[in-house]
Amino acid sequence: MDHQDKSGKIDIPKKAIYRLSIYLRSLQKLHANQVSTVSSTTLAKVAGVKSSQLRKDLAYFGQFGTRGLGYPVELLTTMIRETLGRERLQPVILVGAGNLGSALLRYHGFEKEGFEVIAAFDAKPDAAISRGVRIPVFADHLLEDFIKEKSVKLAILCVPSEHAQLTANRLVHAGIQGILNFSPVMLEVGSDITINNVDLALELEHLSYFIR
Amino acid sequence: MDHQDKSGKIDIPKKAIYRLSIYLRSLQKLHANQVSTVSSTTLAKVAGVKSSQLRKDLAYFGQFGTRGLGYPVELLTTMIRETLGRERLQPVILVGAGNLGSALLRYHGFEKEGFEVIAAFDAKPDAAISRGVRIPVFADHLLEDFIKEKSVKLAILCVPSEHAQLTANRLVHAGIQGILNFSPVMLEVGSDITINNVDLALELEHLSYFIR
DNA sequence: AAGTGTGAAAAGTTTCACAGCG
DNA sequence: CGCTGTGAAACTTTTCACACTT
Repeated sequence: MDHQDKSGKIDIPKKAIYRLSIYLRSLQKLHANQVSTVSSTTLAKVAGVKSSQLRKDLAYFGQFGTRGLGYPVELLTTMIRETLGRERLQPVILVGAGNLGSALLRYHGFEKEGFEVIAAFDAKPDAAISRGVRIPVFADHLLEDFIKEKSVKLAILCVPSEHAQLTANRLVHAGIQGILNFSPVMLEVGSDITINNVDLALELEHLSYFIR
Repeated sequence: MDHQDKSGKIDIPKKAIYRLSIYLRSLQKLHANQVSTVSSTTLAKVAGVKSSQLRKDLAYFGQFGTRGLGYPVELLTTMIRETLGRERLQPVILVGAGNLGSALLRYHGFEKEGFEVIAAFDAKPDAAISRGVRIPVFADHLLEDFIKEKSVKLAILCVPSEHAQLTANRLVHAGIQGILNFSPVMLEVGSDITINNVDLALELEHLSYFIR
C-alpha cells in the first residue's frame, strides 16, 4: 500500500485529518509567539497528542522535519494548509436560519478560522433577518441557483430534522460536496459526498455515561 | 477480560457508547410508530449501522433479544437509558453566555433530548439576559457555590479560548465531572474528568479536505 | 546530542460467519 | 425457519523503540 487511493489523493487516516487541523492552530499560535522551529515533542504538547503520533501524522503526507532540530513552523503550516485544501478561502452557505442556524450566523467562529459564510437560506428569510443576522438570508427556493452560480461546495445544514434528508438531497443535486449537519438525523447520500454530523444532545448524552 | 473496569462499570468501547445514543433515538422513533419488537437488521437500518455491529454493541451490556424474533423496543430503550445514565434527568449548567453560549441557551436542542440546562453563568449576566435568554443567568463568581449546592455534574463551556482552561479548573474543583467544551482549546484535566470537544471550525476544516 | 522517520508490535474496532435458541 | 449472540478474522489506529541524519 503506497498511501494512494483511487482518486490520487494521499490516503490519510480520518482521525489524523482532524488532528491536522489542531496542529494548524497550534502552529499559528507558535508563529504568533515568534517561534520559527518546533520539535515534535513541543508541538505535540501544545496540540495535546503524543509526539510519536504527531510524527506519524506528518509522515503521511511528507517529510518536513530536520533531524536533530525539528520542524520549520512556517513551512509546516503551509504544507498542512495545502493538504487540508485550505490554501484558498472556501465559501460556505448555511441552510435553515432558525434557532440554531441564526445563532451560528451571529457567532463568528467560522469566520475567525477563515471560512466565509456567504449566504443563508430559509423558508422565512425575514424572520432570520429580524433576529439580527447580517449575512444575506435568501428564500429557500433560490438555493439551487445560488450554489451553481457561485460553485459553493460546503454547506451547513440546520433545518428541522424532518426536512433534513430532503434538503440534503437538494444540496447534493445542486453541487454541494460536503455538509456539516446539525440535525440529529443520519443523512443518506452518495459515497462521493462527505457528511459531518454535529449532534449536540448526543455529545451531552455521551458525557453522562462517564460521570459516575 | 470480563468487560469490567476498575470502577465496576461495564467496559464498552467509546465509539459504541456514541452509537447507543443513536439507537436510543431510533427506538423512540419506532416506539412512536407503535412498533413493539424490532430485529437487529431493521434497527440497524434506522440507525445507519451494520446489523452485526448493532448486535455486538448491545451484547456489551447484556442480552435483550429473543432469537427468531428480535428485541422488545420498550425494554431495550430502558436498558440503554440505564447504561447511559439517563434514567433520571441530569441537570446541566452553561458557562459563558456570550455569542455562542446565549445562542445555545435559546436553541432548545438539549431540552428536547431530556437535559435540563438549569442555569448559566457569565462575567456580564445582564448582557445575556438582554439577548432574550430565559434561563437564569448568574454572575460568574457564584459558579462554585451553585455547583456544590445543586451537585451539578455536567457543564457546557462556551467562554473565550483564553479563559477556557482557567474556567475548566474552577468547574472541576467545584465538582463538575463532564464538560462539553466549545472552545478551540485542548483542556488539561484529571483523568477522572471527561471532556467532549465540539469544535465547529474544525469540523468545517475536516470537510474541506474531502471536497476535491 | 537532539530529534526525525519508520518498521513492527500492540491496542482498539468492525465485520464475518455460524452455532444455537425460540 | 429467523434471528440473536459471539468467537475468530480482518482491518484500523496508536504506541513503541531505534536506526539514522544533521
